Amino acid sequence: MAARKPQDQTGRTLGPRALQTRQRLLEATEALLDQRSVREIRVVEIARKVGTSPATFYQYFRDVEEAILQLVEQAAEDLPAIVERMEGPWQGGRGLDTARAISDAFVRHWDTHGAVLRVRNLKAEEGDRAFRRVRQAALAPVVERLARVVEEHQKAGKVSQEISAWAAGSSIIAMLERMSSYHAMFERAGVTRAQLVETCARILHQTVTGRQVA
Amino acid sequence: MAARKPQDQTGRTLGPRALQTRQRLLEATEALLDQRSVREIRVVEIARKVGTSPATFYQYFRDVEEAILQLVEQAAEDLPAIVERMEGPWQGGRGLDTARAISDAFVRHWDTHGAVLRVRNLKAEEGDRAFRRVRQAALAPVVERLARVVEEHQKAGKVSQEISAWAAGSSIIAMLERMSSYHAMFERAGVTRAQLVETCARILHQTVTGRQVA
DNA sequence: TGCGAATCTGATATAACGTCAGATTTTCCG
DNA sequence: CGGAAAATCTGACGTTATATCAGATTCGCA
Repeated sequence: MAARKPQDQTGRTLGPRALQTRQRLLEATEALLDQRSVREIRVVEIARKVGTSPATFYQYFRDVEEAILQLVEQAAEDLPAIVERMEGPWQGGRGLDTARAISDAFVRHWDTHGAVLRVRNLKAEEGDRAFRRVRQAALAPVVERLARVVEEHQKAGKVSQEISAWAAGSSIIAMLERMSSYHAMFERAGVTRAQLVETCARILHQTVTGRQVA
Repeated sequence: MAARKPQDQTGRTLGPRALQTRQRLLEATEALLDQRSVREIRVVEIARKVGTSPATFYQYFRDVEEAILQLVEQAAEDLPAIVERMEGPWQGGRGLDTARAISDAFVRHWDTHGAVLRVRNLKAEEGDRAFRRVRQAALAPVVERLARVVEEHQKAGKVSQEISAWAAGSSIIAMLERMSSYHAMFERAGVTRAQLVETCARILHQTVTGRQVA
């Protein structure tokens, strides 16, 4: 469980100078990802931005995807904070607050790491094993937590037995992720971020508890 | 509104031979997109697959994205069929059937055009104008139809006024799209396609009507 | 048949990839 | 402090892809 130490391509662990270079390369990659399509990311350009040569990049990463994979892992470090919010209560009006906290946390997570998460999901959908694994690792706790809430409400007869708790959890996460990545587009269409968070929170709440709040 | 006739890069409209070549290039692009990451699509390879030269490709498309954009437009031609299903009734048990039809239609649409739609959404999220436009054109009728159903149920007091009808429609579509693109992954985790469709249908139904069906 | 239009492609300049041998910088021991 | 060894970086290069254009090829039809 200890964070693996970064290595170079020949497997040697890195000293402080190397670590710094590597981190700079990662930051440059993320910055470029914010302004260019993932299809246009060039190793040369990443290197240029750091003031180093392409050969240096290849010392630390097999290719651009590997660098992005590292960024995805760094982004995943914020997630425990989101999972914590999910431990809130689900009864009555409090449940809606819990749902709002989750919805808001997702939007914020995507505001910070959107470009990187977008590539994570792309590669995962394209079937890339490594990206699937990190996506799975990041979201499974969230999905499972939601699924458990659904199951509890199913036992209490509040939610239909025809629903698969796990599929429901996944669906909600799917919705939150995509809406988070789209919310900038909505603002242009006159839907504020707050409305979006509120709407998603209510769908989430209603789905997992079966209850509607006026 | 008439389908614009395909042109080559100098604006000339195409004869039958050219049209066939162009279509072959598009098909090769789609086939390649099914097996390689979008980051790895190469014009040379598309050309090779058709048994022609890269120069021919550039006669018809500015670059790979333009070819994909054409594929996206072709894929969008199936959509009216989905929109039709949404005209079904929303009262009582019938509502759930309508929801199921929509959910199922989405999954089928993605089964057929997944690779292309994935790129459409990627480029749209990356901010590409053209891809945003076609995505918008394809999904707006669906979103608007759902939003109208939500509004009707809000007027009848069944759905909370705190929800933004348009955001709700978008959220549901977001969920359906992503779940459709993921369903293969779920099957590995023991959730069948049928369960997925049913679960999404119920979330959709409950969200737009405020009602739950046992 | 042969001409003009339509279509295709070889050749090429430009640019990125990815590797490796060797240069440069840092560390640290005597 | 001096200098060798370890760590880190990079110039140079063979390979592959992009994107363009002039000219070759193919087609329809008078």
